[in-house]
Amino acid sequence: MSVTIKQISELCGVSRGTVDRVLNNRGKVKPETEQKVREVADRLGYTPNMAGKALAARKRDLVIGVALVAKGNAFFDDVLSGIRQAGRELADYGVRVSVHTMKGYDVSQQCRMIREVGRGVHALIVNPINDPQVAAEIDALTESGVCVITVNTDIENTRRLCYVGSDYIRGGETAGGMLGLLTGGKANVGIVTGSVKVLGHNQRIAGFRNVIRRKYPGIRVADIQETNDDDDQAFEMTGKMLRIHPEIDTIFIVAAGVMGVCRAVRNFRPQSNMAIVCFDKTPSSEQLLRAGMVKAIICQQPFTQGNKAVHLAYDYLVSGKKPEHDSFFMKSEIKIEENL
Amino acid sequence: MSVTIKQISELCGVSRGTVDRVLNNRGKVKPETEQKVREVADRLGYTPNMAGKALAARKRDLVIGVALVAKGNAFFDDVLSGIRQAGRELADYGVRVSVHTMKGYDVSQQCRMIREVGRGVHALIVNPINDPQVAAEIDALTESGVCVITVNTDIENTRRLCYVGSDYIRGGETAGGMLGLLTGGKANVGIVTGSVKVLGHNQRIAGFRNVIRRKYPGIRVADIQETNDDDDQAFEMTGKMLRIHPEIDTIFIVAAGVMGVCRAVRNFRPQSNMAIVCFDKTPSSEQLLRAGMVKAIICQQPFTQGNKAVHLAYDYLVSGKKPEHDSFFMKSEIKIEENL
DNA sequence: TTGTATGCGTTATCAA
DNA sequence: TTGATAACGCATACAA
Repeated sequence: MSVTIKQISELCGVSRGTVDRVLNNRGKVKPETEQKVREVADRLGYTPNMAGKALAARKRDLVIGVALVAKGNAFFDDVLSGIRQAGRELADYGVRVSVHTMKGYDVSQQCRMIREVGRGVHALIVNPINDPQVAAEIDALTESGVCVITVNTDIENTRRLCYVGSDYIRGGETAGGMLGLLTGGKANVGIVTGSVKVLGHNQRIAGFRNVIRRKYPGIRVADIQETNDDDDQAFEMTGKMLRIHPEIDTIFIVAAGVMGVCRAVRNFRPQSNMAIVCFDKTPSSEQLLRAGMVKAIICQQPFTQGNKAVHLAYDYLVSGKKPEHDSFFMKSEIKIEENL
Repeated sequence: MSVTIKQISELCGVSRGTVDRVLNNRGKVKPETEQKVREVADRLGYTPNMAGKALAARKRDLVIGVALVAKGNAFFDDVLSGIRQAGRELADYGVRVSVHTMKGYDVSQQCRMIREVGRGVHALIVNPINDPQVAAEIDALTESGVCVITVNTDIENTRRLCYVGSDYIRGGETAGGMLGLLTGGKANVGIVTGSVKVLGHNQRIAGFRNVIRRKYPGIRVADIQETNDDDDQAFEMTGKMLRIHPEIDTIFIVAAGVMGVCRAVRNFRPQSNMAIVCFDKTPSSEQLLRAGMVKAIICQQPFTQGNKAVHLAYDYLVSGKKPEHDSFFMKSEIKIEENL
């Protein structure tokens, strides 16, 4: 059986209250008493019991807030499922999870949301726009004692507790490796990205280039186009690309707009059997995979992202445990029709 | 805030003890009292608090036993990691996990192990040989109040609580889909299986055949050989197969013996770039993937298998919660060098 | 600076 | 058949 505060208090000849004050650094303990308590606790290898902590935490009414840019983006449905499930898992352990979502990547709107959700919450989970204003908002929250965890996308130069989400470079490498296998190492690739201003998209392209440079010298990148994650733009830009580059026989879709790209391919290369690889399972990408248009989807464990972020927040709030890593990277999962 | 036994007892004008007796079917309650308590509990939507249960469970010293045929089989290293991690996760919640392993698929030896580990344990996790004697042993244990969960491989016609493990048909389909993509749908496949007597191996082959019949008519199965999961036999049988069937350009490895197969390929087809797909990440399969010999490994979440089995046992012991499903199937994960 | 008492929700024991 | 009480481990308000 493991060691309890009560045992320590008895061995030291002090009360449980005193042991608690020492082990939780609440002060107001005579140095020599503290010394003694610490020594005994270390010697017995004391670790606090989570069930006891959880039960006691109920009286504090802890709240974990979630503020996600997620509306109108099917990818986040699974992230939210993971968050909600974690809320259910932890409901009995002294915390409540309060979920808020918004639409569109607008800096001042996100700042407002962080401020509003952050008030009256002990931890905040957010997918931040990588912007100094947002960073300032996060630091202000941290300053006021609210712990902040970033999910899906990270932000630089802040005091957020940790990041939980995709390893974008790894994802790009996986896409590159998969396209290498699909094409036998000979291909002319058209890359369709979301925006050259989004770090994650660029990292995916960098990872992709790494792999084809090292392993598949027979693969050439013929062109890169931007879609701004919009299906109509994706249709237009892909069409243009295919007209200009008749040699393109392979498409690497870095971000959203998958349906638009595939419509363009169907229009301008009706008989071809192009190798197309994209990211993230959504109803539309799934349908295109089943139709044989898309050959593989690279996924990033959206459910796990959400679930893990909440659990890390919980551990920090209830046990004071800092996460073991600064960043928790999800696996790059390869989905084909058979293992969808 | 959620409903507690105390609240129910106050509303009913009885003691908490009585409410506990009703809700946990301990008997010794007057029918009309029981009636009333149940009615109130239902109306308020009572759900027991897990943290409270966990704390109280400490006094019972619950033990979850694990009896795995795992020695000398690298695949089970990750399963055991998942089990041990679950043990650590649950250590604070009133259960202990006791792990035992053995080597070799011998029925009477496994029966003995189940009997021995089963004594003095409240739940047992086991990867059973699909044999009537083992089934009898499992049912005897169930009869004596020990709940049994099968992991990795299931057994028919028993009263085990549930199964956690691979969906072998799905795994075979994934391998088929992957080989279809790798070969462009034209290939002569040599299948190297473990044993035609092992259900899981046959199911993988069935899944594989399903997919190539439906989606890849250009893929032919040239031959099937057995290795008994032994590298030396794998080397020998693969060599024989390659000599007899010079048209083979693709190999589907169903079970262990991956290293033996690849040695044979290197020997008898030194210059070829065969498409080889196998199952389960082990140090040797991983090395062969990195060397470019193996093109893809199909995995079955070994860590999650072990972890989940323990958690299901815990939920059953502490909360009396029967699992939601009869079988929990793992995902078929496709691993290539880039997302290993 | 330290100790005591109480509560978190559930369960086991003992007395009535 | 029922109720009262203590215990599980931790946290905290309050008393000393």
